Amino acid sequence: MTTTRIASSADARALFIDELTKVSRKLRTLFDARVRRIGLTLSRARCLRHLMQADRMTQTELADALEIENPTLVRLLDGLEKQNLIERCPVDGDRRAKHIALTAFGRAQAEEITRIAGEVRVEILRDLSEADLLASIEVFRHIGETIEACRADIPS
Amino acid sequence: MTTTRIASSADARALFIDELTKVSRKLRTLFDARVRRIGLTLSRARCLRHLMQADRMTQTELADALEIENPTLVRLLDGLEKQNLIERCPVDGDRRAKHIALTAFGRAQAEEITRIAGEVRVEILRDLSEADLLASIEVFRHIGETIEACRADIPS
DNA sequence: CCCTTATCATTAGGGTGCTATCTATATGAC
DNA sequence: GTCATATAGATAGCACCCTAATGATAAGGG
Repeated sequence: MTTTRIASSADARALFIDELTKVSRKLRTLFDARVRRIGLTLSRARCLRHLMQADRMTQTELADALEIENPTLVRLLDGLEKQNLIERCPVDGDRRAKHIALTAFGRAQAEEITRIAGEVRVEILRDLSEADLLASIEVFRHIGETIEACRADIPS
Repeated sequence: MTTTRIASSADARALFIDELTKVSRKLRTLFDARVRRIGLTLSRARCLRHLMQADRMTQTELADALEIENPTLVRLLDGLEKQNLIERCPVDGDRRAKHIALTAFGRAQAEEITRIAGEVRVEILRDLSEADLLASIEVFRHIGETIEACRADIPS
């Protein structure tokens, strides 16, 4: 009993990481399955949603918003372009950059994605209190900040 | 002010998903960077840790424990075998199956991984109370169960 | 003006995840 | 014993994410 209590703080930490990892993967898989029904993937859907909120971003800005690297975005956009969901447009005054614009079809799909996302959120979080959600959000943010601070330490 | 409060429940849900996704990715990236220092990746490290806890599992058992599909594990093991971290051993009485065993080097690396994982957990979760951790764990588990129930609904 | 440096996008290549499909072996019904 | 079915592992092909290096254009210092 005593040992259990003494060890429990370390256990709680390990368990927290485990359960966070698991629930995150499940969430990802669920969203992915839902958007697949309309011919998309999670990453592509995420990209379209960001574009709906702020159209005409450059690729660098979009990669930053999506928290992925630029080369990853390039191929994501290649796929979205093939599906006629987005267009790469030249930028006035900077021939290096390209603005990413939703096509009409892209905009329609983005609206559908928003609907699906809202639906899934309600299904998944239906019977959690707002207090629980807010408390967890605070925990997430705190950990996020701690990790950012950690990363700054890395010498190489 | 009023609108903010009225919308806050839906906002809290969206924010919860967003922050969960973000912190999960950051955690993944951090672990990955740390184990990379000893020539590993997060997935390989996870695999070695499971093998340390229960050596001599078959690939199917291991895939199940890691919550990945068998083909994914096959390639993971191919890589681990090339690094001389594991061995595929024949199983008495079933020529289809193979037991996965850690090499001496694999065991040493697994111990190092355990050390690193503990270190990272403490760094990241240092100033969160056990109550916060436990509350979040409960939230994660609840959502996990809800998602499992959802998946059962899917007709296709 | 010219040359160095910085920035935007791309390509190349490795690692991880999935589904669908294959081969080899084991098991059970007849 | 033989054939159908199930199971273990491997293979192929697609999607996504990363780092490193490249090419083109911009911007700034001499």
